[in-house]
Amino acid sequence: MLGHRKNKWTVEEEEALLAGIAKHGSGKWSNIVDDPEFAAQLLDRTNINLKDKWRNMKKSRTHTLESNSIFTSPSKTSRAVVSNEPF
Amino acid sequence: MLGHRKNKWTVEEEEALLAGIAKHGSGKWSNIVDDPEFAAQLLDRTNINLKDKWRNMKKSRTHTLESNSIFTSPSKTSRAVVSNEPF
DNA sequence: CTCTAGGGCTAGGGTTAA
DNA sequence: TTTAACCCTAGCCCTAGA
Repeated sequence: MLGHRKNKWTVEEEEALLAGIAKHGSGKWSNIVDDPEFAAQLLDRTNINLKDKWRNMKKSRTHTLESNSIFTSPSKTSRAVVSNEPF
Repeated sequence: MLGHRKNKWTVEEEEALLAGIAKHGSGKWSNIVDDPEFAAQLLDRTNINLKDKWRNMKKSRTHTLESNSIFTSPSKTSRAVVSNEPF
């Protein structure tokens, strides 16, 4: 679609991204977009979109979500997937 | 400088901007300002300045430049980049 | 070839100078 | 008050390197 240049993120998309990072780890953008668990919410997003959005979320997280565990570790709660994340 | 004074656009600058859009396409602001062909006229302008000026020109073009071809096409001199213009 | 990291750039809402 | 000019920045693009 050439109509809209800027596609603002919805809360549903943001939540899917956070859940995807929690499951696969930060930096595993293609794994997240391809995961059937998040496909519905991230249908209009590319792996690059996810990377860029995460960069923005990290930049402003001190103003909004101060201490969310998701922001500091990849998978502590869900089943072990990624060994370690530099994020 | 006392604060930030406004730098009003001259007709020469406006013409250079229109020529730049005709050559590179609307949205290629950095390409236009960096183009040696327009550097002399746009020396005091940034890519953002060009974008903002074009927005203002479009807003009031019905009152001034009714049907100028420049307002409707980018041109294909450079490699296929801008497929169409939402303008 | 695909993918990510990070710098570069634009789009559009918001702000300011006059 | 209105608005051209300018600012802010989320979102998107480009591309080297893995």
